[in-house]
Amino acid sequence: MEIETATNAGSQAAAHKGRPREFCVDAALAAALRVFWSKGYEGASMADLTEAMGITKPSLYAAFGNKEALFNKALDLYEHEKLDYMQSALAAPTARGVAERLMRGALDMYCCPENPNGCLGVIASVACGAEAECIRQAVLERGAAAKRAMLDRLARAKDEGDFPEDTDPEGLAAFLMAVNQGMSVQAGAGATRAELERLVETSLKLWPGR
Amino acid sequence: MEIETATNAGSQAAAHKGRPREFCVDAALAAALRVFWSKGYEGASMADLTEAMGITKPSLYAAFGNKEALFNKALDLYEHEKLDYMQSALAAPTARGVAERLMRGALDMYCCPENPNGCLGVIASVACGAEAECIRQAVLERGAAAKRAMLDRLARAKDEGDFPEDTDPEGLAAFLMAVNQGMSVQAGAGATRAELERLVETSLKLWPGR
DNA sequence: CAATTTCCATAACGACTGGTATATAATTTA
DNA sequence: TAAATTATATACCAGTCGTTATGGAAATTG
Repeated sequence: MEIETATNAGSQAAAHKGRPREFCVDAALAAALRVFWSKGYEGASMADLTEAMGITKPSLYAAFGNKEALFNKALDLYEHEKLDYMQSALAAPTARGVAERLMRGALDMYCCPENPNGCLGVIASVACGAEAECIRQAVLERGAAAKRAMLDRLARAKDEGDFPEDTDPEGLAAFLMAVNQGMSVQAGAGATRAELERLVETSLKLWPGR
Repeated sequence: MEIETATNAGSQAAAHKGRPREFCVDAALAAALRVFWSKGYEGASMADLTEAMGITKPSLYAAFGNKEALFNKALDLYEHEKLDYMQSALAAPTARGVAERLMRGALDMYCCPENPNGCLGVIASVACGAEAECIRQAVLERGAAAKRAMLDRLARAKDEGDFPEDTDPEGLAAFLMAVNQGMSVQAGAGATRAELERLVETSLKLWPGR
């Protein structure tokens, strides 16, 4: 069931045997990501996907396996391409810098007019029926990993004296996640960039320590 | 298309003409609410609903109209029965009291083992495809009304000196909404009550003024 | 060239979707 | 009791869901 993804439609490396693929796998995957991002996993039908990707269903199945495998590959793309700001955010010198970069990074992504509104992780985890439980688990696992990374960074920040004594790093990590999730929900509900900026400014003003 | 709902299965008031209904409308509606609350609007199939309600499809259509009308009635029930803590929260004497009661009220509701996990408004607005746009609009309108009520209350609180001078009531209202939405998402993701309590405690510690 | 391999397009699969037509059962009114 | 009215149960509707079988077209390999 393994599909080789090395067919970059641009650089035809080693001449394959049979008839060559007529579409670009990467571009099709990017299109699929946009659909999942807009409609969630179950809300995205194969008809939606094939239309956006510009290919037929058999081509999709041949190139990506099935809907679930396609989603997981789109999720990888999302994480690598849209969530890269998180790594640099966690590298900020102080906890306040981390919080600021995380919130502003999310703000920029949620408000970018080229992107669907909101966070794919929130959309896919909330809008997921019981029949796609493994999809939900995969998404939740990535969210949990992100929270763990935040918590580790905030715990270090506490050791470095970034916080008052009575500060709870776990609570703050949950708080960062909540503001992010709230921004995602509000962006999906149609909030303007100005409104979300106000939320970020307020949250940063409340943020404790340096 | 109007359905009279005065058939309290207990107190048979005015004897109706034909064959009497064999199920309790209120109990069936409560069961429907649980299904929508668990699965969202589109995720809840008519088969799910009829099974949970203990009635057949024709009975459902005769009593409630159609799926959309059933959802709107369930939404009314949700608001009256599960969101009543909001009114008393807004009546707290200080802004801090308002925030505390709102967060703790949401916490209790999201963690009550009898309830599905999370907020119906968040679930239904996030997990809503284009074909059910009017459902999404109805849910978003109620959320917007709730935010407006919070904002009015916080603006009054500022006039009454509950906040430092440079506090932005609109930002704080968005902040309250975000923490609430974040709690809902995290509850849906499987967070424990202890984790959500930590989020609430942290958020309250950050809350400005009295 | 022929043989092979792989892709694309059409069409279909069974299962499920929200919504109903029909027929029968149960009750009230006259 | 007879007529009228309403609820229930079964079965069905057209449409969509994710998925796949089939048949022909296009490329590489010998």
